[in-house]
Amino acid sequence: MDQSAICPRFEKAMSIMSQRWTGLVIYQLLTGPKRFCSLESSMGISGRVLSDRLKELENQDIVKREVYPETPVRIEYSLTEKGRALEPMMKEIEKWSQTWLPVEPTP
Amino acid sequence: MDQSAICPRFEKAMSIMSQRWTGLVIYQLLTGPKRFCSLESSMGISGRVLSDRLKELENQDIVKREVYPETPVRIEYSLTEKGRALEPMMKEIEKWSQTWLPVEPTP
DNA sequence: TATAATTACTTACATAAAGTAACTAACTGA
DNA sequence: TCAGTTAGTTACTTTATGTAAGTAATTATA
Repeated sequence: MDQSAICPRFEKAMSIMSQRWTGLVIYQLLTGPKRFCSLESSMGISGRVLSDRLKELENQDIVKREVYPETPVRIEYSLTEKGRALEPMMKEIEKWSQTWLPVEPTP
Repeated sequence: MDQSAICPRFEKAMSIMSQRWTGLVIYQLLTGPKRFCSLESSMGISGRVLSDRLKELENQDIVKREVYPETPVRIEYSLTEKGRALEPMMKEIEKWSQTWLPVEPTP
C-alpha cells in the first residue's frame, strides 16, 4: 500500500521541523545571536529541552555555539548558513498565520 | 527578560506545524484526497495518532472529512482552502531539504 | 571568610504524548 | 454463519517533555 513514497530528504527536514520548539528556536535566532537564558525566557521552553534542542541543532549544523570567556561566561547561539536558509520557510509560515489564523485565538 | 515577544498567530502556526506528523499529513494531502488506511501505510504513522491528528486538523479547518456510504464505507480526507494555503511553506521546506540535506542520511 | 549572585547547564522525578497490538462496528459476499 | 473490508477505538508500554532542584565556575558583597 506504500503508494506514494515520500522523499527521504523532505521527510528528514520535516522530522527536524516538527519537533516541539525547534522551529521557534530557529525563528528567534533569525533576529541575531541569542544567549541560553534569553531563549529560555522569551519562549517559555524548559532549560532541559532547550539544552537538548540546541545540541541537536548544533549537530545538524543549523546552529553554531560560541563561548566568550567573560565573567560570568557568555555563550551565544547563532544560525549557520544552513540555518539562515530556513528564513524563506519561516516567512511563509508567518504569512499563512497572518492570513488564516484569528487575532484572538482563546481569550 | 521577555524581550522579544513572539506574535501569537505565528506561535500558534508553529505549534500546529511542530506537532509530530502534522506536516507530513498535510503534505500527503497536497497531492489530493486520501483515505485513512492510505495515509496510515504511506507514512508509517500509527492509527491511534493519525486519528488524533485528523480530528485536530478538522477542528482547525485545515482538513475536510467526507463520508461515502459505499461498501465498505469510504472516507476521504482532503485539504480545505486554509490547508492548501500551506503549500508555499511546504515548497520552501522541500527546497531547503534538497539544498541542504545529504542524499544518504544514515545508510 | 562566608554568602550571595550570575550563567549555563544537568539530574531526578512526574506527567503527557506517541507507539503497539488487539478489538469493535457496520456492512457484504461466500 | 464465517471471513473480509474499512475506519476507527481501547488498554497498555515506551518515549518525550515539564518541573524543580542541584552543579561548576567565577566575582561581588557583608
